[in-house]
Amino acid sequence: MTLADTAPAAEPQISLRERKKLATRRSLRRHALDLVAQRGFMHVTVEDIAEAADVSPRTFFNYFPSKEAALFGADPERVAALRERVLHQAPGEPALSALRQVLVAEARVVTNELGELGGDPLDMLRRMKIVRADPHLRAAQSAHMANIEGALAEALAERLGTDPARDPYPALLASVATGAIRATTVFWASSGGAYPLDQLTDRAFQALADGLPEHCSLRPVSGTAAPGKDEE
Amino acid sequence: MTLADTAPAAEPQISLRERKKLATRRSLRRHALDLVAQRGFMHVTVEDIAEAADVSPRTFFNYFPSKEAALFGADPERVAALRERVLHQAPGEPALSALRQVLVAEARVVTNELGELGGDPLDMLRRMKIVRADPHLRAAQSAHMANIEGALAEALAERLGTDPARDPYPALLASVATGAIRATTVFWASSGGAYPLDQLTDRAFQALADGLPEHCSLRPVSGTAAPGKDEE
DNA sequence: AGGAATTTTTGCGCAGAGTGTAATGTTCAC
DNA sequence: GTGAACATTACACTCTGCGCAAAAATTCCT
Repeated sequence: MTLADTAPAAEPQISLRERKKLATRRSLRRHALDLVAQRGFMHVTVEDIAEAADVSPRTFFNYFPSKEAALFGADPERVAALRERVLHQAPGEPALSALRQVLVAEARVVTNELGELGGDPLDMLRRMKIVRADPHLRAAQSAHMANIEGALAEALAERLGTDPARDPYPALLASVATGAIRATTVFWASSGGAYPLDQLTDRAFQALADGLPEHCSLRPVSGTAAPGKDEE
Repeated sequence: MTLADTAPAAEPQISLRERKKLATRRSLRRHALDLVAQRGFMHVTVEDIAEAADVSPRTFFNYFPSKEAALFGADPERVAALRERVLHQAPGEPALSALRQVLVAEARVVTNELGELGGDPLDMLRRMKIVRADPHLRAAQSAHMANIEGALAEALAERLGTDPARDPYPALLASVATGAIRATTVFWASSGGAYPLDQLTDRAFQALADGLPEHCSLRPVSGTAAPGKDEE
């Protein structure tokens, strides 16, 4: 029951074992998100999450290296994929432009995955909103993005053919880009998904390319774009 | 001995109690930095640091809320000061410009404080270099800067008179700025202080204002600027 | 289907981070 | 000097996170 409710239906090409693993992973994530949204990060123990997902506490750590990791994507192999894409996207164009394209695309993927995770996207966003408000978790998210930042910096240095020890530009670009992503994600979550994440990301990078002018339109067309939650 | 070697000499206006507190704080910091530079963050326990500084492990946590906090500035009241300065610096100018001025000034202060901390600035920078290389610590630094980022975002929103819930610009600016600071600091440390931190910061913000062009000169005059504190 | 091989889960123990509390020293103010 | 105020310490406790080996589940082979 605890597992079955998250397993979609049938994916015949994947073994039963794989399906179960995926199901427990999702179950853990979902219950973690749920409990933290209810009580706050500090008042939820790993034991609570494990109990809610109906597995042993030890199993939790077989899936996630830390309590925070269950809340964020914390994806291991995706970082490498990101690295590759940054290297090869739009070969002729400037690095900032390539970065923009890759990260906007990534924003779409993240949005979709969120939809897959839980039943109601609205509920999920509501939880995200609460989660992101916790200062401790904002710090944890920043820490999580430090990994991504490192990979981006590497990829950019390779793309630009410069030595990171001598040229701070790749690292600067990576840090600034992850900063933009962070701000965008937080805004997106705290707005309850009123604006599509990919468009917000695109606007942010537009602002970067324009030198962060004081009066720039960062929000996409204010239409009924998304869940219709927060109206404006 | 453990305390005496860090207490400068005489600051008569401060009570003995205050002097001792400051001395143990510095002692803890220094030994923490030292041990971590030697063995790596993971292989140093709080007990080790406390023992090296000749205090009880419990006392360590009276000074720092976490092991990481002993390595970074982790300053409590400075954030508030930063917030105020961002609010009132250069009233007429754009926010990015004010931010730049405040953070470049802050870079100078940080550089000076590092000099005050330990005996040999060269040794200190060597330690910083090692410390910053640890992935875990890079993550911790990012987490630490999340606090600053929040304060900056608040200050910027107030300065610009916009509602952070509706306008992502202040948060974006704050995230991007802290990103730039992070990249700059890391580069500065890993270069062993070859370039003055304040000038690196200034160049980074120049690049931001210029829209992060591909070929911008981020490094200051490549003279013999090296470790000799910061001459201009 | 039956049994072996593999993988996953789990229980147990352990080291380390971080906190509350109460007792013990140390400094300050009078 | 004496007591108040403050800092340090010991002790006990919870929680995170991991290594290890037994147990349970799943897959594969015949």
